[in-house]
Amino acid sequence: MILINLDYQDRTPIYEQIVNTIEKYVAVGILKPKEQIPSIRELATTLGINPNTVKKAYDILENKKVITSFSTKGTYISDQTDKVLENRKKEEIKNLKKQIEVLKGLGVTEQEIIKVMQEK
Amino acid sequence: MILINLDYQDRTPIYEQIVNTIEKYVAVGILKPKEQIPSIRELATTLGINPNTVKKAYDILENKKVITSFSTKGTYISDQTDKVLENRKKEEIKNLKKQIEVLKGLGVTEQEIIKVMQEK
DNA sequence: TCCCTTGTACTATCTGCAATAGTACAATTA
DNA sequence: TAATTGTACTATTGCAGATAGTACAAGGGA
Repeated sequence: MILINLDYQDRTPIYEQIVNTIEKYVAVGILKPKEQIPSIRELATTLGINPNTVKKAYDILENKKVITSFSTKGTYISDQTDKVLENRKKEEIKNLKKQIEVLKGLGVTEQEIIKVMQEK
Repeated sequence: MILINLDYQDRTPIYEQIVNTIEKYVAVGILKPKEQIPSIRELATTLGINPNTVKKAYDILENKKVITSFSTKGTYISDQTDKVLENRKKEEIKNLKKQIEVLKGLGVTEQEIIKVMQEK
């Protein structure tokens, strides 16, 4: 059973939150290759949203090769998820670098940044 | 002359991009206390957008005590901007934390993150 | 005095995107 | 046979951002 937490305060659209969550779960290993995930209708019911919204999320995930859908069979995590993860990591690390540049631009030192990072 | 670069690909609304840019300029010192900034109509024309959008941005900035507006006189950077810088830093550090959470969610270790940070 | 610019304050409208609603079809499975 | 699956539409709703237009009061300069 997948646990997806929707944040309606977030500006990120629901379908994108679903994409992010599933990608994340694949990354951490909560969802494993070839594993079946809920049907569009089922997940929609669980989340209390419209099936079309889930469909949109699944379409994007399929496009990213994170999942594969089979008519009448259901939807499954891809058997090859390594490269997908690598790309995603690279993207996010790029974002991290951007954010660090912003902070340095504001005069925040590297030590401060590291400190922030470790205090969690 | 303020240089504000609008990114229409960004999901961030225009008025918010204006707020962020001016806050940043104040933080870095490009805009100094008591300095006059463009009138609503002027900035709107420069950016090729609607005056109401600029007004919205200015309202938010005034609310944050970054600027002060005087009827018939114009709009000026506040005389007290130290706190502005502090608030801005806090905001950006919050963003950093978010980004770090994203990376940890993808299974990137703390060491890796620190390494990325120092190699720049 | 007259004209221009300033901020302010409305209302109305447009636009694009997210999300919903509803229906339908073919194929598989229990 | 009945239920479930993904797929594929169209139509509609809802909302926030952005635009358009108008109006007013007040100050400054010529």
